[in-house]
Amino acid sequence: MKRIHSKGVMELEDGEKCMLAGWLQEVRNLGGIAFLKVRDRTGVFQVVVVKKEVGEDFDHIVNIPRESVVIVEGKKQATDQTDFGYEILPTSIRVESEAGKPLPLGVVDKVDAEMGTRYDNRFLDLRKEEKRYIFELRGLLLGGLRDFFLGEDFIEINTPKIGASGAEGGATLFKVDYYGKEAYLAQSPQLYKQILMSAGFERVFEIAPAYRAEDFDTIRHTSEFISLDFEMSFIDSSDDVMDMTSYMVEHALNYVVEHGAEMLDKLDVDIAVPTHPFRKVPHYECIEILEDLGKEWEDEPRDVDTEGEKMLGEYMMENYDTELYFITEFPSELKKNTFYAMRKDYDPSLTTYFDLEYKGQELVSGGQREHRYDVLTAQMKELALDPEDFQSYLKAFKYGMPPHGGIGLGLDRFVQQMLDLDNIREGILFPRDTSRLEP
RNA sequence: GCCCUGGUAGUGUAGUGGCCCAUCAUGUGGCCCUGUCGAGGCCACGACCCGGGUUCAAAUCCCGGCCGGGGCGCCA
Repeated sequence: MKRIHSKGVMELEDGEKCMLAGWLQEVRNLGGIAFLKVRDRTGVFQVVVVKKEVGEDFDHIVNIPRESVVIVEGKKQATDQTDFGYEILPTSIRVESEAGKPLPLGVVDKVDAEMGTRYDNRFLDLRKEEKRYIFELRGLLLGGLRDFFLGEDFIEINTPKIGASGAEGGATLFKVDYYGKEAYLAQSPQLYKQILMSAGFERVFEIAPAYRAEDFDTIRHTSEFISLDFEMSFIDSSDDVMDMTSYMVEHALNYVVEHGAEMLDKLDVDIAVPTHPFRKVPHYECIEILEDLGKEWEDEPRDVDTEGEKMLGEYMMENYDTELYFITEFPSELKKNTFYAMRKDYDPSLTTYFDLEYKGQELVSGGQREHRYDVLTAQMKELALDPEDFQSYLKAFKYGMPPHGGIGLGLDRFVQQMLDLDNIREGILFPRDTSRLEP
């Protein structure tokens, strides 16, 4: 007999034979009758075991440990005595894999577990329906993003994650031993995306891990994260990049709402899908807003720090009812490490760079890149970087490089903000941070 | 890197010097119960992160270590 899911039982006739399988969530033994709750990917079904009918097997059945994998054959019985509308009268219950006792983490216990316990036993943690929904929705978000890029004629690319040097300075790179040579894990596909602009690909995107060896310990950073990057050629200005970004976010969120409504409902998440164009607020104006709100700075130049981001997020919500907005025209002084950022012609103290903020948190960073070889190398020297060290990158600028720009988006942050998760790790199956390296 | 905070049964907690051979819940084991839906009732089991120190007395105070959680810097 072919196995069906709990959801599929609805379609069976009353009394029809079927086979189901899953994890034994709990046993309610009432003495003469017992109810087994078995969970599969689509939900939970109930198996009724009557002592008078199964005889001495009864004791064996009600003693199967919770979370064991069981295979149940039987027939559907319609009933109005359960929320499911049916239950299974079994002809056989086979324990395919018995769970040990006690569980290191209860899947349906009434007590919560701490994060450390949960992540040490992530396979059990993920058996909880609401945890799986997070990843189903994350998958939909990825689907929506890919759907958008295909529609916009982007090429999906894969660039190396091991290389000889990093995109921007060396302080935050993980060093690896590469056949005896010193190598680093990629912190960004930035330089490769740009090289592909020179190659004439015109529009590329990549969804891949990026690594930052920073010593951060926050609810919005991990050492390994999924970076969504796109790059496009022949733009007039960073406005083209912002337009593409806001259409992308709008499309992806729509996609999630369209395909994941039921799960969003169960997670009690209401996604407010924004519409293009998103509001653009120049950096200096953000500072003014924060000054008006009474923020004080200890250091100069004044920047939108974490506290400022949160204040700004609330301000934008209250005044413009928007969760997504760009902070534009970042001062060159604040983008010092970003040597490839194009500056404004009319005012080199400003860059064409922007951030996209989502509910008071940075989600995207991007802008127009400097494609003029001379200007680019001059900006490198300003930073005391030696162009000689970047020859394989710079070469691409010497033989025909179109004007271009793009962004990097933190996918895990997107998931976090979209679903209002307390911690970025909640949206990552097996997060890597300063202390966690397994599972 | 700086700052704050925590580590008590499998899980989550109470306990801030003697009232603690440690509270409660959940779990696990046993018994009762033929319609459970966080089932219920009765009984039992199970723990003070590690190492020093202070004290008549330490889960509790001090020092060091190890391991978490959070904030900031920074960033996606």
